Amino acid sequence: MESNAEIDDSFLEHYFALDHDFEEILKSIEKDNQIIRAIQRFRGLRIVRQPVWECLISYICSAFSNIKRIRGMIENISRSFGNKLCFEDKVFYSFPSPLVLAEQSVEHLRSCGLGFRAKSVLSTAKKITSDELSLEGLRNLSYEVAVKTLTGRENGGKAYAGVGQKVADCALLFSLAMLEAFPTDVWIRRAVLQWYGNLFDDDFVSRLRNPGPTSLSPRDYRIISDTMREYFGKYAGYAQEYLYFDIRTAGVSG
DNA sequence: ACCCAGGAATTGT
DNA sequence: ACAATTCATGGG
Repeated sequence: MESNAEIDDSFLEHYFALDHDFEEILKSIEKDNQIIRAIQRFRGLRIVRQPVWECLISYICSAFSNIKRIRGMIENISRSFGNKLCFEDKVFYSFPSPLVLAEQSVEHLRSCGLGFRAKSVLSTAKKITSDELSLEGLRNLSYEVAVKTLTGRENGGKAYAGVGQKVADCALLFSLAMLEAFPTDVWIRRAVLQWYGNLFDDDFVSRLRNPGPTSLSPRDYRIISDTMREYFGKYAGYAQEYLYFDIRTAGVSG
């Protein structure tokens, strides 16, 4: 959103995905008492349509970090390289375009608190600058092909640095509304092992528990994500989001 | 000081 | 292919 942003009803309807049949989505994922409980706690929680470029960079920055710090990274990037916006006496900064980010040095990006992620962000920014339509083109692809496009290789190197299966799933779910995606981070992994272990082999569950590896191998990620996608169906992404908030606030009375 | 954080890339086997 | 290691940094 650049200066003089126009926020009208159609933008809001699209951003908050009001075109989705919310009741049908919730009904279709109510497969067990665990997810029903999560839905009751967080009823109204929606999956919005974030801008795909900003969403992709945000989740590249999420690697091996925490939400508070990730938010700080995005704010630092916006304040350093975005456009200044004023709204009701308050100041905001837009998220910079791919071209603006691509012109920066890794050191400048690193100074935003990105750490080792600065290199991936810069590389991806340059990639998108040279092929701006590649992200929008994902809309026309099936989920499976879109994942391979984001995570795969082309002429020797990775298509997008810092984009593995989890980052790809987040971008496809939160910006392109591919609602069958089931991003599996450390919290979702805990929730699945804790509440849905019966969907997996016993040795698989015990292997991924204490002391759990710092990150899932690509194969284990695929096993968990695909199993849960099959279990919850074409709106598995919504189930993921409810389970995520439920496990993150476990012990907190709803 | 120690541990974890909405993982991915690299290296070694 | 698979597993082990490394990658920066800030907050609890």
